[in-house]
Amino acid sequence: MKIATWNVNSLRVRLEQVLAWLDAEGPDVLALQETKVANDSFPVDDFAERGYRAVANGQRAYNGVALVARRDPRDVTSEIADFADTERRVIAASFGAVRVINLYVPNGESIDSYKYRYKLEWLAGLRAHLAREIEAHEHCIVLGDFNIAPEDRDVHDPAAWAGHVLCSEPERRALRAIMDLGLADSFRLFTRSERCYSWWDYRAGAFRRNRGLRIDLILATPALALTCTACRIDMGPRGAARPSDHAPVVAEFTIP
DNA sequence: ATGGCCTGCAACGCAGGA
Repeated sequence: MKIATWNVNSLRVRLEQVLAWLDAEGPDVLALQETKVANDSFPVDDFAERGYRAVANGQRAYNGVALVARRDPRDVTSEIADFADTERRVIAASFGAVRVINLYVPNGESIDSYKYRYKLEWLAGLRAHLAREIEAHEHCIVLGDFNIAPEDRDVHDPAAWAGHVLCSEPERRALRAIMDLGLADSFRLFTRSERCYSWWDYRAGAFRRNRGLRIDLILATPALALTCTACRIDMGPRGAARPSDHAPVVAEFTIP
C-alpha cells in the first residue's frame, strides 16, 4: 500500500495539480486536508475518471478533509468519539486490513490565543479516540497535517521558533502522548538527514531558502511500521506555479 | 538587513492560515 498526505490549501484552486500528481504517483490512498469545499461540491467525478473513490468531510471556506482511494472505503467516520468538533478536521476509513485516520489538527494561531487552548483540548480528545481505534485495529495509519513540528530537527531555525505555536513544548508533549500509543513516525524510520520539511511559508522566499517545518506526518502502528519500506517528502509540487504551501508526504508499506 | 503570501467571502478589507 502506497499512501500519501497533502494539505492542498483549497482543492478548488489545486484540483489540476492534485489530479496530475495522482496520475504521476498512483498512490492507493491520498489523504487531503484544507479542501475548503462542501461535500456536495466535492469533485468526485474527476477522481472517478482516474479510478479513485472519494469520501469527504468538508465545508465552505475553512478546513475540510477527504480520503481518495483506489479501493472502496469501509466504516467511514468523521468524528472524534466523545469530543464535539464541528470544524471538519477528521475522516477515517478502512481499506483492506488497514485503518486510515486523516487529520487536520487545529493551527492554534499563537500560544496566547483561545485557539491554542482549543488545539490542546482537541489533541487530548484525539488521543483518547486513537487509543480506542488502535485497540480495535492492529494496522492503523494516522496521517495528515499535525501543525506540530515534533522535534527541533524538524524546524529550520529552532531558536527563532522556540516556544512559538507549532513548536511549543505543550504541543510537542501532546504529540508525544499520541505517539506513545505505539505510533511510529514513518519518515524517521529512514531519514537521518537534517533540513527536511513539509511546509514553507509563502512569504520571504521561504521555500527557495528551505526555511520550513516538518509538520505533515504519517504515523503507523508497530505491525504496520515493520512493513514500511519508504517515506519521503515530494518537493515537486511545492516548486510548481501557484503551489500549496505544503508538500505531499508519501509512505509505502508491503501490506496490500 | 528587512520583509516580501495566499485563499475565500463578499466587498474593495477582512479572517485565517502556519
